[in-house]
Amino acid sequence: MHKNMTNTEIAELLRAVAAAYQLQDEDKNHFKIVAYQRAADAVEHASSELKDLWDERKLDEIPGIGKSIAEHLGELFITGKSNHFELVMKGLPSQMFELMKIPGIGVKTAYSLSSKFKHKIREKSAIEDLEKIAKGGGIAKLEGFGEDSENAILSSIKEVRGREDRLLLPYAMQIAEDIVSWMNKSNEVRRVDALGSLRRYASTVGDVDIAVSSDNPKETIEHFTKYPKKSRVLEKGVRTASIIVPGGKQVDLMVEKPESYGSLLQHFTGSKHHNIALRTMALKKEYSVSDYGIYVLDKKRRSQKALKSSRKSLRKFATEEEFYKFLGMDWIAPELREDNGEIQAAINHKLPKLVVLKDIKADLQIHSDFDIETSHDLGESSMQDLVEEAETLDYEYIAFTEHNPSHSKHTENEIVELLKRKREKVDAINYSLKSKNNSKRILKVFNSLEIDILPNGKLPVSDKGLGTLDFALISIHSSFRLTKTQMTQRVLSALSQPKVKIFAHPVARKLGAREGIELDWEKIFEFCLKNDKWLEINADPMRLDLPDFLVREAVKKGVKLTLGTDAHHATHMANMEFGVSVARRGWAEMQDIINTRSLEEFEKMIEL
DNA sequence: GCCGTTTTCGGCCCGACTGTTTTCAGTCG
Repeated sequence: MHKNMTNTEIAELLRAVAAAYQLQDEDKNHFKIVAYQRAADAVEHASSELKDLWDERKLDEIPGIGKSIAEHLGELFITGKSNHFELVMKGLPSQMFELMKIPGIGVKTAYSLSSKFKHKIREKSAIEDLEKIAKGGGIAKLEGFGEDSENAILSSIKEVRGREDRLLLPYAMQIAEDIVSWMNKSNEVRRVDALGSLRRYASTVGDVDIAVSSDNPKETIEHFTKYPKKSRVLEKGVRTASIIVPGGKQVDLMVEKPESYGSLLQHFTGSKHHNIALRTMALKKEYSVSDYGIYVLDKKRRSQKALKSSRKSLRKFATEEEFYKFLGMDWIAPELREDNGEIQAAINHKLPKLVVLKDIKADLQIHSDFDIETSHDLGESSMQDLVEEAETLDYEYIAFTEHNPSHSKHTENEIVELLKRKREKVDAINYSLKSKNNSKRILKVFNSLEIDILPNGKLPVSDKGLGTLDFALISIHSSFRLTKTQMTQRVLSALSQPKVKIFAHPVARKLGAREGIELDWEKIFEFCLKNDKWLEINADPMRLDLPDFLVREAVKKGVKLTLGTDAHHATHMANMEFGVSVARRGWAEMQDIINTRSLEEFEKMIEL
C-alpha cells in the first residue's frame, strides 16, 4: 500500500513535470509547461483534497486540470505512480528540486549545478552541499557563472535559511507601514500604496509589494534602496527595485508617473491569475493590457510576433476605476481579484455589494478576565475595559464568550455555580449600562460561552449550565485527527443543542502551524441552513477561520455567518478588520453576516 | 496540455532586472 498524496505533493510533482518539459525543449513545450504550472497552482489552491475529488469523479471541476492530467493523476491514485510522469522525468537529478527552493535558481541553473556536482550535492543536504561548494569558489569557475552569481547564491541561501514562512497579515502590514512612511519622506513621492496579497487581504503574505506615484522614478528608487532597515538591495532598476528586510522578507517596489498610476495599482495588486484572466479577456477585444496602460491593437493582428508592431496608441489611466471602466467593467474590490468569477461579474454589473467594517454592529467572540476556571486561556482585560472598547468601536452589542469551566477539575454542579456567577456579573453590567442615563445608545452585553466539543460530540456543560446563557458557541480544541465522518458527526451532535447558535473557528486551523480538521461541509452547511445555526468567521489573524473559500460556499448556500475577534485583550477587538476581509474574500454581503443586524433583530434571532 | 458568450481548433498576459555575454538567457512577479 502507498499513502495518499496530499495536494502539496501533487502540486510539487506537476511542477517537476513542467521543469522536465522545460529542460527538454522550452520553445516546443512552452504551452505544455504553462499548462502544467497552471495545474500545479490550481491544485495548491484547491479547496478539497484532490484524492477526495477524484473519488467523487469531480477532478474536472478544477480549472487547469483537463482530461490528460486527470488521467495521469487517476493512475497515480490507483497504483501509486504514473508511467507518463516517470517517463518525462526520467534521468532528472532529484537534487535539482531542492536547489530550486533557493531564490534566483530556476530549472536550468538547478539542473546544470546538480549535473556538474552530481556526487558532491546529495539530495538530503542539497542546499548545504551547494553552500560548501560556493564558499570554496567552485561555482564562479563554471562556465556561465561568475563571482557575482556565486555571491548571489550564497546570499540567497542565507536568506532562505533565516526566513520565516509566509507572514501573517499584521506583520506584513507593519513592514509595509514602515516602508510607506519612509517613502513619504522623499519630496519626489506623490503617493505610496501597499499592494499585492496584502491589499487583497490574503490570509498570509509572501512578499510585500509597494507602489509609488512619482514624476521622478530615478530619485524614488534611489531613496527606496537607502531604506535604513534593509539588510540588502536585491535588485535596482530604472522602474522597479527589491530589497530584503530583516526576517529575510522581500519588499518589491514599482514606480509610475501619476498619469499612469491607476494601471500600476491594478497590475501590482494582482492576483497573477486575475491579471492573466483579465488580459486574456481584453485580448479578445483587441486590447493589450500591461502595467503601463492599454494598447489598442490593430485589428489585422495576425500573430504574437506582430503584436508589438500592431500596437497603435497607449491609453493611460490615473485611477483603477478608469482602467476597469475602459474595459467595460465595474471596479473590482481587491479582495475579489482571484479569478473566481469576478471578471464576468464585473462585466455583467453583478458584483456583490460586499460587507464593510462599519456595517458590523457587534463582536460575537470576546474573552474577559472574569475567572470561571476555564478549560483554556482566560482573557486579560476586565469586562469593564472590554465594554468601553466596544463603546469606542460604536458597537450595539457584544458577547462575552469565555471558555467553559474546566470539565476535568469540576463537578457538574460546580460548573453551574461558576456559570451563575458570570450570569450575575453580566446582568449587573447591563444594569449599570442602562442606568448611566445619557442620551447615547446603550450597549447590550450578552452572556455567552465558548464550549469545547468533546470527541464524542457531547458538551462539558449540563443543560442547567446552558440555561444560564443567552446563547452558546461551540468549537474544537482537541482530537483534531478524527476521520471526516466521525468529525462531522461530532460537530452535528454538538450543534443540535438548542442553546448552541454558533460553530466557532470551524476549521480549527492555525496559520503556518496547524492544518485544519476534515469535515463534510455539504452536511454542515445543510444542517446550519435547516436549523438556523451560524458559522463563525474568526478574525484572529492567526486563524481567519472559516477560510475565504468556505465562506464563499456558505454564502452561495445561504448559510449565515458571524464575526468574532476571539479577543483575549481589549486591543484585539481591532482585529475585526481581518474578519471582515475574509467575509469579503468570500463574497459576503451585509445580509450574510449576523452581526450586521440591529440589537432588536439579533435578540429575536437568539430567542428559543 | 487546457479551453470556449465570436472557437472542439487555434490560440495561450506582459514585462523588468541581472549576469555573462557581445546579443541574450535565466529568473521572477
